[in-house]
Amino acid sequence: MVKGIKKLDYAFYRRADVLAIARDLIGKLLVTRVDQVLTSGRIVETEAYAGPSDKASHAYGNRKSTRTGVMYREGGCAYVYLCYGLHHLFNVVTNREGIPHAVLIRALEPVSGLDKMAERTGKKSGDISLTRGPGNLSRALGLRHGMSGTDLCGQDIFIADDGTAVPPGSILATPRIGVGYAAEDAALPYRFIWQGNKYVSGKISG
DNA sequence: CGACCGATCGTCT
DNA sequence: GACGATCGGTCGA
Repeated sequence: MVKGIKKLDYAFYRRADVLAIARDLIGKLLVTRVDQVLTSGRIVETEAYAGPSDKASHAYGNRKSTRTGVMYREGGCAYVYLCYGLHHLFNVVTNREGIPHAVLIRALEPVSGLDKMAERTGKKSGDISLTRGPGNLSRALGLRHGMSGTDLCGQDIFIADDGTAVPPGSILATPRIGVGYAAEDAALPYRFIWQGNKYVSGKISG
């Protein structure tokens, strides 16, 4: 591993405050090694899903199934699922066993393995949409829903701190995307973005 | 720029 | 049998 880069440990993921974890993930590096190739990107957008009481969460009301059961595991593994039949959305499972908290990674700024990302997506390595949006970044990094449950402290998928400091004032909390069905919970400020970063999904701003 | 729509299929009812 | 924690293209103002 590259000097000066620290892989996040289980203690990071097992904290009780999923909002703090979602915020803390901004600026970290998401790294995958799929097909023997390393690809990575800096996290610039996340969303917290706060368990049984959160109407936007797959685990709302403690719903549990083969797919969502991964969310109930001890924090520190991946929850990847297929959305709309074609997009693989990558989440980080947090908190302790039995508490289905998760953080959806929604956008990255590409850091390494750009050529491989381009190959996987059929785009050019400079394409802004390469890792912008949860479906796009999963394709670029080779994340598939079959990888759900993968240990985040292993070699295949992990998140690291390379010492990059994000000014607290540049992290903005907003409502989550695409969860209009969640009634009053749709308005909760559970989405965190690195304000002004061009890889943040949605409207261009900042 | 905003609104709309088709693609596509595993999962849950 | 219906429905998405999306994306990218198209169409109209």
